[in-house]
Amino acid sequence: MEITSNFIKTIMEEDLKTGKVDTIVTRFPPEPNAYLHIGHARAIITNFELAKQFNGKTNLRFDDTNPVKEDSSFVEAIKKDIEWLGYTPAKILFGSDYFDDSYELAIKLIKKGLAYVCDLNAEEMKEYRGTLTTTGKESPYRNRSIEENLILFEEMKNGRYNDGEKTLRAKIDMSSPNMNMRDPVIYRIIHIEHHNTGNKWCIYPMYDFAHPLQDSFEGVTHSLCSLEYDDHRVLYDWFVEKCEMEHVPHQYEFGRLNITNTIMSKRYLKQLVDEKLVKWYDDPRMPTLAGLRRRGYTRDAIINFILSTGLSRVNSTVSSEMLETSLRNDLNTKVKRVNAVIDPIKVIITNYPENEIEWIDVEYNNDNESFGNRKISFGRELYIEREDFLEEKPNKKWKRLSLGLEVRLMHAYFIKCNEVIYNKDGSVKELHCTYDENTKSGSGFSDRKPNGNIHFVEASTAIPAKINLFEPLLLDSDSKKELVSRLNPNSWQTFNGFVEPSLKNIEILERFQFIRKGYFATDYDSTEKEYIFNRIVELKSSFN
RNA sequence: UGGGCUAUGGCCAAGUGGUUAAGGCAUCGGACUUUGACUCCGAGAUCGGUAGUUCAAAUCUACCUAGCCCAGCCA
Repeated sequence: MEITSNFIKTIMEEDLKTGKVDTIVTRFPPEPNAYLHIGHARAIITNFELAKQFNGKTNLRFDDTNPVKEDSSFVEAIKKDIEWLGYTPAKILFGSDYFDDSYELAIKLIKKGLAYVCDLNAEEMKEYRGTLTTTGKESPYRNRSIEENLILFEEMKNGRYNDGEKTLRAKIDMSSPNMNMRDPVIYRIIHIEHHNTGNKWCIYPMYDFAHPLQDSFEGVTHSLCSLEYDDHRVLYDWFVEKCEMEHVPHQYEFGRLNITNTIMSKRYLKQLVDEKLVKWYDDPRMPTLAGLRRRGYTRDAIINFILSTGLSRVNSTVSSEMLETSLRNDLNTKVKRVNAVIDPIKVIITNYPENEIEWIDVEYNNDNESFGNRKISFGRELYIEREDFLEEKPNKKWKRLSLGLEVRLMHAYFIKCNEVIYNKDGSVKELHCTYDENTKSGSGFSDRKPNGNIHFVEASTAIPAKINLFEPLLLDSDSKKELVSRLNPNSWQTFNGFVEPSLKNIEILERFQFIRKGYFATDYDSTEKEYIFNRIVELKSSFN
C-alpha cells in the first residue's frame, strides 16, 4: 500500500517537476518527552512514506530545545518505535546539535538590528503583548543599541543572569494581528542540565527560532507539521530569510488524527501513567505504539490504517473500527487462526460413543495457503462459547445454538440441542446435544442448512489456558472522572478457557477484542513471533 | 470590522470548470460458507448556505453560517 493522493504529495510532485527541489527531504521531529502514540504515526508514516515514494530521505530529529521537559529515556523509546514501524532514518539528530549555530545566528540577528535583549519579566511581557483584539505595545528595551544587545546576550550566555531575568527577542511587529509576530522570544535563560549538552548552555532557543534553522541546515525541503503551526509559518519564513539561510525549507501543515473512543492527548496518557492506572506507557491498554505493539498490533496494520485514513487539512476523527479492520486484515494473512473457547460451557453429545476421539484434518481459516493443515479433535464432550448459546432464538438473525436448533460445529458435525442442564444459580451448566454423523464437514452433505456455524474444542484433549481480554481505553470524555471510572479492573480480564491441542506450550493467550466477528484466538507463531513471544513473557510476569 | 485555517453521504477521503461525484470504514439487503470472518452482488451524497460568473461549477467570485487554532520565557 502506498500513499495514493493527498495535497502534500501533489505539492511534492509539482516541486519536483518544476525543479524547485531535486530531492525530497523530510524529517520527523518529536520532542523526547513522552512515548509516541497512534496519532504520531500519521506524521511518521507520512514523512517516511512520502520521501520513500520520491526516492528522498527522512531524518529523525529530536526536538530537545527545552531541557526542563525532556529526557533521554524517551529518546530510546521513540527510536525503537520508529524502527519497529520499519523505518530507517537517513540521519538521527538532535536539535541540540545546532546550539552553536543558532547562537551564532542569534548574534547575526542582533547585528542586523533584528533582535534585542529584553528585561521584561513574563508577566510584563504578557501585558505588553496585548490581546487577540488589541495591539501590543513595544518593550522599553526594544531600542537598545546593537553593542549593548551584543554584550547583554553574551552575558546571558555566560550565566550572569537568573532564569527569566532576560530574554532575547526578535524585533518584528508588536501590532501584528498574528500574535506570533509580536516580538517573539527566541532565547530564554534556563539553568538546568540538558540531557545532551550537559551544562554547556544556560540559554536555550525557542522552537520557533530553532526549528526553521535546523530544517535549513539539514536540507529539509518539506517540513511537515500539524495545523496549529499554520500561524507560525510566517515566522518560520521570517527567520529563514533574516538569518540569510542558504537552503530555504518550506513548512506545510496537515490535520491531526484522532480515533473515536480513545484518548490521545499526551496530557491524559501521562496522567494514566502517573496515577498508576496503567503499568507504563507500553501497557496494552494504551494507544501508544508501544502499547499497541504489546497488544499484538502489527506494523503493517498500523501503516495501512494510517494510509487508508488519508491526509488533509482537517483535524479528523476516524472510527476505531478502521484500526481494527486493518489489524484483522493483516492478521488474517499472517497469524494462524485457531480455536479457543474463552468462557466455556460443556456440551455432551449423547449419541457419540464414550472414550472415543476423532481427529480431523483441517485447514486454517486464513487468507494464507502456506499455513497448511492441522488436526483438531472431536469427541463426546466438548466446550463451546457461553455466548454461542441462548435457550430461545431471540430473532431470526441469531445464527448460533438454541434449544431445538441445529448448528454446525466448525470443521465437524451438525449438532442439535435437546436439553439444558442448569446450575443451582440458574446459569447454564451443560447442554445435551445429538450429532448427525452424516453431516461431517467435507462430506458434501447438503440436505439441510444449519442455523449457523460455531466453534468448539474437545474437552479431554483441549489445553487449559488463561486467556486475556483487553478492553481498549474507551474514553469518550475529557473529564478525569470518566478517565478513572472507565479504567476498571475489567479492562484487563483473564479467563480460564481452553484452546485446541495444536497450541501446545501456550498458557496465556489473548483473544483480541476487535476480532469480534468470529471467536478465534490467535496463535502467534507467525511473522510477529518475536514480539508475540516477548509479549507473552511480559504478560506472564504482569500477572504474577 | 483581531488574525489564520477548514467545510464533499454516519466516519475518513479523492476530485483543481465539462462522463451517471473515486475508494475505504460503518450500516442495510442478498448469495455463499468448515467463523455472523473472508469473498461476491446490491442499496445510499448534487458537494455547509445564499447569490453570482459561465454554454457548463463540488471545483471561480461575493456574502453568510458553523467548527478548529492563536494572547508559554512549551513544542
